[in-house]
Amino acid sequence: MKEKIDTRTRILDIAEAAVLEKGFEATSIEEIVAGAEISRGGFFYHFKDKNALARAMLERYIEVENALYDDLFARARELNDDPLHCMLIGLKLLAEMLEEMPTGHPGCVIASTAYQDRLFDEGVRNLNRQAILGWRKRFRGMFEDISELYEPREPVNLDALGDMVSGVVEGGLVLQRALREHNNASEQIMLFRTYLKLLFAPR
Amino acid sequence: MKEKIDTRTRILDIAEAAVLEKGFEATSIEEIVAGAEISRGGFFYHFKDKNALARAMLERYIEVENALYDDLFARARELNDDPLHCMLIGLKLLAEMLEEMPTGHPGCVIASTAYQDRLFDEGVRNLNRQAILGWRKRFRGMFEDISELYEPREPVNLDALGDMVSGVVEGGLVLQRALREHNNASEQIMLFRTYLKLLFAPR
DNA sequence: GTGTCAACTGGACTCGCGGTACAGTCGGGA
DNA sequence: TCCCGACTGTACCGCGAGTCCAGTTGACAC
Repeated sequence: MKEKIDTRTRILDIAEAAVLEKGFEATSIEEIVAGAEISRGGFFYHFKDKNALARAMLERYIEVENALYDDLFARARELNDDPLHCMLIGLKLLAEMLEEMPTGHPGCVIASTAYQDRLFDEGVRNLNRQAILGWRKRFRGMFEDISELYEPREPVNLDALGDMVSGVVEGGLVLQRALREHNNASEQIMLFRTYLKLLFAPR
Repeated sequence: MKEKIDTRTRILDIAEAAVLEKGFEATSIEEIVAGAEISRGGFFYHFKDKNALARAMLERYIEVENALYDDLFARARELNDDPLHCMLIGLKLLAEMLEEMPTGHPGCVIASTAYQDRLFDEGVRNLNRQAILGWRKRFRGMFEDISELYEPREPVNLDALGDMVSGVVEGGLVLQRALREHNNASEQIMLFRTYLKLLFAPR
């Protein structure tokens, strides 16, 4: 009946919510400790400084995001074995997921950290980099499978095409945040989906 | 022989360079006044606070960016009257321009401000929003002209397609920053270009 | 030549926040 | 019983934003 979540996780939960809402700099340690109902000393017991917090948050975020992609495309795979259709279904699911988020999606931490750069140390920046490279690899692999069966109508660099998935999502989230609209990201994904349909259309 | 640029402009120049390099928060007023060789008092004489600086920077940045697009597509227009080819040439020019920037492009202030949100007041956020809406309108107009001559192979929302130009650029710049690579943005634009070629291909 | 005004300089001060240091408390195993 | 990990609480430092304000300097006005 231990319903008390461990403190470190609680700090991360609260910090994540706050950071996604208003950015890392704008989130003070003061309000995190208030939310988590611990003392400032308690915070620094778990994280030596704000950078350590950022690193832990990013690690967790990337893990969740990857698990989410795993799950999404696994479900897509169950619905259709063909790699192209699997990709198309996966993107549709992703778009739907983004749309269903009532608050209009957390917004990707990657972009946020990328643009605050000097605030973070090498460790954080590297994590960020590795996450994107991981997605590149994942999507590149899927596009390789696809192009074995469907010859692309125009020559494309598969790494760049893999990056485009991340890029379209990131870009969509930026637009969404800046415009205060709520479905730009999912719209952009759907547009990217029609791109793939055209690119890999059977002759 | 007055080679001294007026102080306000000098502040903006220095602030812009610093902000693009390391982000808004990480840029202190101290270093701006040092760079501009004025006193702290002098800074606050021109800008009542950091938010006013942000607003002025955004205004100037958006103006420059718009002038750049005007020029780019005017040149494209000179090379080819057809709206589709004009668009394709313009995007090519844009990609080349991004590639030629030795430091790997300033990186768009829009994304940066979008993700730091609460740091800025309503004025700054609104400027940001208006800039993106302006680009939507500009590109939507171009796509309307195109689709009058070339029926799209798949149904697309032209507003969303207009947003995709901004989104692809923004997303590409995010990747570029995070990966520490230098040509992701231009690569993404070229990929988007092949999308348009496929989408508006004559039957 | 005097006045006025914009464009500053320079210094003193407040406040919030990140970060340090460290002494003390409290509950749960060995 | 003792130890240890997980804290609490407090005092303190430095930095950067922002305020206040008194004083200087140079240009132009009359």
